[in-house]
Amino acid sequence: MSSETVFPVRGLPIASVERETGLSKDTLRVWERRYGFPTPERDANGERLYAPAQVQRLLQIKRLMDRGHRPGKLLALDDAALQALDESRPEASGRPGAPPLDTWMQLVRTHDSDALQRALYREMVKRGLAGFVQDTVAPLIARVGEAWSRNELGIFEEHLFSQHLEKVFRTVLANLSPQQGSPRVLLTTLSGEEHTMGLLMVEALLVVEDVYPVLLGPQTPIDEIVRAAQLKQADAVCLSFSSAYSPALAAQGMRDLRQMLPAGIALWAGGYGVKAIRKPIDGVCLLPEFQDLYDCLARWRSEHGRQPA
Amino acid sequence: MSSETVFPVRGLPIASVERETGLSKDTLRVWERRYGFPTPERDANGERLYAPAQVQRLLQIKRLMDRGHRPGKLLALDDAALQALDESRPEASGRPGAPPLDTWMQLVRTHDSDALQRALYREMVKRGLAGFVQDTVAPLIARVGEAWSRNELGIFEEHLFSQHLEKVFRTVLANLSPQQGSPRVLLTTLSGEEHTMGLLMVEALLVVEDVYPVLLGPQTPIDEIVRAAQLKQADAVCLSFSSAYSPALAAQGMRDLRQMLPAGIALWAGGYGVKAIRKPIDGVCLLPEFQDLYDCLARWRSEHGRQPA
DNA sequence: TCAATCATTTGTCCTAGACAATGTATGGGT
DNA sequence: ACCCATACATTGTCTAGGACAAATGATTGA
Repeated sequence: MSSETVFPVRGLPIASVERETGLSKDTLRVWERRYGFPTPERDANGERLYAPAQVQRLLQIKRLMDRGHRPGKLLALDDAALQALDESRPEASGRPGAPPLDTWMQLVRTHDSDALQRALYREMVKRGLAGFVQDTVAPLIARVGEAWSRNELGIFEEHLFSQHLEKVFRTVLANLSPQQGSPRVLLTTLSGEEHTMGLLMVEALLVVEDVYPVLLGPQTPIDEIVRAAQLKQADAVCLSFSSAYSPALAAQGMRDLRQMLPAGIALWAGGYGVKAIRKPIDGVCLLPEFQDLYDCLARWRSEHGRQPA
Repeated sequence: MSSETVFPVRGLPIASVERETGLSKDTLRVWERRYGFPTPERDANGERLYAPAQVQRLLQIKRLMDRGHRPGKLLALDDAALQALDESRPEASGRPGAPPLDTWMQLVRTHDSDALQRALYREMVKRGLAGFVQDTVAPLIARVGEAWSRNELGIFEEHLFSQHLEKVFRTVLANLSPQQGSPRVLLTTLSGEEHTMGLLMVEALLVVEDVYPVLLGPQTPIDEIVRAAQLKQADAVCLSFSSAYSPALAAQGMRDLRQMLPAGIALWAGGYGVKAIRKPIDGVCLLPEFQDLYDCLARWRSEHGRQPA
């Protein structure tokens, strides 16, 4: 083995940047052409090599786009202006009675696994599952995501946090595991969406409402979703999209699925990713907020004449 | 919703085909150019529209490629030859004394969730965790993978199986959760490897050996693995590779990680993916079989003078 | 104030060429 | 018979700039 394996890469190739940022190769190239950013080096073969600092900045831009800013503006800004924008918090969405998020963030920051695990579990027991999901977990995930985009947290802390959260949900759900209930809802994500936390949160909310959930895990192709829904006699299919998923792809995927799914089976979609979808999709129920899930469920029940037990 | 669901799916756009098949847009275009397949229609705007039947065939080709066939051959074949190839079994690998795998496969095939869940849990209790992992779970995963590649099982059944397996492991591990133990082992995968089942199996094996595992979830960048190992004071980092991960990439990744990781922290690697790595890597302990994990652990303990409790 | 129209922004698709990485076959030496 | 190096074939990904439609913002009129 050659000992001169230099690790500090001069930059990441375009495919890695696509994977890291979620921005397509086409988008990266067209941004460079139109806005003059990013400005990757080239390797001996003329292929782009993105400096790590620029990848960080792309992540920051992506995050700000998710908050509603437009690419054209963001890409014209310099570092300082970008930083200023990033630090302007949208607003302290301190709902009254909400738990002190800063305390939680401190636990994440110090990666104190045991304390975090206990605290999460205690909070769930204290507030109840629904309140825990809406008032604690959802804001916390947002905060962790923001902190990560500001480089205040590393991937390590984010992963650790996710693992503990997942453990809490799995523990609770393992002891609830319903054998029946209605409607029967199939939970999954489309190919390319690998985040399962949204599915676990939705499963938790549904289980306490006496819904029978079928958790399929992430990344199911469309025709398999259709087959699964029929074989499991699902009344509805519920998809989850994270903010990383391209809204256009999500909309197209749901149109594809709606077309192949029997009309009797409802199609719901939740997660941060659907907030970016403005246009309603025919025959699809979009659930940008948790509350919408309850409304949607209630509507289904009234239409099908079934009441919760 | 209209009952006369017309099915004029003239075809899926290229982005949908990419999502469904996992073949990149570039690959789809270059196949069309080189091999004359697929042959998408064009919409009014000149954009490709793939017929559903061709998408199915692309999936079949993809499966055969995973079995080792080369695209150039497959794309030249007609439907019949492709089907014949698809149905040719590699061989039935039946170890004597193993549990009746066919019975298990039947449960997976019929997607009887409740029965499968109960059966898995019962088997774990009956055989013990280590025996369950080695003699039941590992062969079953292999069988399911094979069956999928022969198109006898769909993604749906595979996902459902994974979910139930994961549930069993999480349930068991939740009630074991150690607060101490030695060595301290960090469990994760490199970017691009998204399979977590291997990590859960290793965690299960380690926990009963009084090891303190830190589960980090999949896809951690190398510098974050290093940071995590230091902050969590890990004695070892254990990576998992599925067979889908390119052996060359895996080897390179481990060399990179070994270089950045303090010498005092061991590096282990398990999973089907390491079986394909022939050359030993300096300072890395390759564990192609489960037994190797025990050997490796015993060696670490003797070298560090610590015995299991 | 709201709705309709026009203008701009923005992501994705197109073509066709190039090349590196990987896999396979061939040759020569133990 | 085995192994290693070299030559050849295969295959995925990258490049370039042009084009266009869907989404968004601005402007006008009722």
